[in-house]
Amino acid sequence: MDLFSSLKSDDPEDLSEVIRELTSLKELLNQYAYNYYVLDAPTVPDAEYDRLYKRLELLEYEYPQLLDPNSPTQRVGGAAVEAFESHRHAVPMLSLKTETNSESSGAENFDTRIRKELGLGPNAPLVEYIAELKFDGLAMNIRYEDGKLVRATTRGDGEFGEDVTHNIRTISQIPLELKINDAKLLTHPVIPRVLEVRGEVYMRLDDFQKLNERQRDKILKGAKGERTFVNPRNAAAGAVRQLDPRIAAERPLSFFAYGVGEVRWINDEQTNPQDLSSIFKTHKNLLDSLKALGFPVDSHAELVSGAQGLISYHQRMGQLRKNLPFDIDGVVYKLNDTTLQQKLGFITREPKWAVAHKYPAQEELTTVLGIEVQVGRTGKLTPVAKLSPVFVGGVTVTNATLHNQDEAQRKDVRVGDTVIVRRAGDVIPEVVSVLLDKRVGTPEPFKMPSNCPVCASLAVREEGEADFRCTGGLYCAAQRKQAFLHFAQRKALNIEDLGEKLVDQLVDTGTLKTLPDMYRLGLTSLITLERMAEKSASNVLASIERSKTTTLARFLFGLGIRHVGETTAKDLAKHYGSIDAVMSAEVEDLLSVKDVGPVVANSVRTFFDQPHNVEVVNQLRACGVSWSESAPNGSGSSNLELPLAGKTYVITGTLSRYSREDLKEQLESLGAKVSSSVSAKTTALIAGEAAGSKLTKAQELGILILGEDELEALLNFN
DNA sequence: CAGCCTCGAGTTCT
DNA sequence: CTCGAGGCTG
Repeated sequence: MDLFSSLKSDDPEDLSEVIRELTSLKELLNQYAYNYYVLDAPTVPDAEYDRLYKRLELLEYEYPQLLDPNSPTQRVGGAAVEAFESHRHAVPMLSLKTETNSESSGAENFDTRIRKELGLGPNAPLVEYIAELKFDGLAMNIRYEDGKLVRATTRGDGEFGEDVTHNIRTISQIPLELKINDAKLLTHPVIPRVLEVRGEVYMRLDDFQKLNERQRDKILKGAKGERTFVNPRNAAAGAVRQLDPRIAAERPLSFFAYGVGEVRWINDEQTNPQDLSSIFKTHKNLLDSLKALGFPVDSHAELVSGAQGLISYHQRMGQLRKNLPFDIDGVVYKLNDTTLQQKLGFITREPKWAVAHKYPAQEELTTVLGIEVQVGRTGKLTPVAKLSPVFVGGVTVTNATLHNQDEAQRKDVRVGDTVIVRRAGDVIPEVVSVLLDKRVGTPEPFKMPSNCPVCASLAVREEGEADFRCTGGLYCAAQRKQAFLHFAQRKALNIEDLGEKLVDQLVDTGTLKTLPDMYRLGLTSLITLERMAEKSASNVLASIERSKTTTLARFLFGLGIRHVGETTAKDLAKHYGSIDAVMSAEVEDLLSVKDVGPVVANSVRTFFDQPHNVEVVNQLRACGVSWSESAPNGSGSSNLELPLAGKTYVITGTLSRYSREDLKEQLESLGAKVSSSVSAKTTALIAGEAAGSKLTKAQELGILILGEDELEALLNFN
């Protein structure tokens, strides 16, 4: 069985299943270890022991609430860590059924089930729910008797938990004594005889970061037994399970209350502990009461109606997720009316009136199958970790860049390692860290090869540079391929239909050697290739033909001169007006171009000092590549009278009514500058759907943010 | 010379 | 989108 893929995806909250597996793993491992260490008579191969051990570690990582201090993984030098006192919950701490179905169906399933259970027909009114965030921390039961905190217990297996009162007392957000802050919010405006508050202990992201910085400092200073934490949840779990409350106190934890266990508001009441309807009419009442008694209640909890309300909440919080100061792994839907809750009751250990609707995990464990080295257009060698496929952040990830040798060595990723993978920012997978204690044996540390893996030319690292580069230049097939793809890309000559697969074949067969070869391609040479019949071949030729009419800026960019990107190419084109002027410009002259310094100037001059590059330009022109050349515009600025002159815009997110390129052109034609990063100089940020870090930054800097409607007004007005 | 503002380059998956 | 580094500005 595959050790790493089966988790989570199936039924993440079916804890009983997990507990069964944990128990049997622990029993087996203890038995094997006894045979091995005590009897000196191993009964299974080491590999089998390792396999079971890894599986146990993985489960414990995924379900830290089930971590048993007596687990074989917790032994330090053979002795088990001292246990916490176990306590039976007065009212079992239930788990929630989990919907992982994306988008709307999870919410719809739940609403449909509820309506059916309640016997509501299609014409009955919408059902009222409370939707809350599902915090990624540890569930806790905190018991108050006559208003005083007497015990705090972890969820454990739902029936028995561990007494961690000494640590919970150090969390300042949790009152040691109940106080009535706002009697109006209370259904019973007195201090209850018994109240068990349930909620989540978690660590805020900023606190988590600070903690890890402190831990790193300690380790650097040589402190023994200190470690950094892989994520806030594990850090919180570690803090809660500290034996020494002084250490727990240094680990800043936070708390949100969202439910109750045993409640006896008045001394003599012996109400059914699982029927709260006599005390709280609705779940909203319950939350308000907790707030009134001094507990932090998350402000994102909302009263919503029907499936649509749930769906909208799920979507809105999904957007908000990355900007929250803490981790969530989903949202929770609860039937608001407690009488109806009571009517629905429970199925085994799950309430039928509530469900968790998860988002795809942002972090997962997987193993490194290998480390490959890729060669980029400029010859840069990039190590890439090949991963055992893992579903994270909504997609299946198989590759993650390690950027360069230093980065790969700093993270110390090695073949066979178990690593944590995250989809950082919005898209790009990243190896967060290696779980060192899961490393098997001693695999070789990663080292950059001394020769290019594609063309075997020497790979060198320039003084003071982070990157190794293949010295093969265009002799190197990898660089040649990238050069063609760069030339053909949309922002350059825009040759549609000329993709990676095609270029691969054309370069490998030797059909494409230099850029002008593209304009000498014939139908016959194309049809011989794989997956290329007459129809597609003529499409390709038509695209190539179309690309011949272009602009100087696109052409310059397409040549792929180092340090000359889209913007610099535009600047050069504008300044010189013709390709001949650019080609013959001396370094001192190039320096007078806006935003061109010594590095860029030298790069341009050196490029055109190579006779073969001049030859390429001439041949391309001879092949019919053309653009309208304009008079040089040495000084640059001239459009001061344009309406948006001097303004700088940044575009982010997905726009529904414009393509980004079109919008950029429109704005530029009005005299504005469109930049890629937000700074104090930015006039306004144009934000579409799902805007990410740029929106956050603009908000921090207090920069004007325009939606699509406001943008429209701006464009029409001018 | 430091610090800010940009640009260039590389990267992943559907 | 992010990182690193080139170029400009105070």
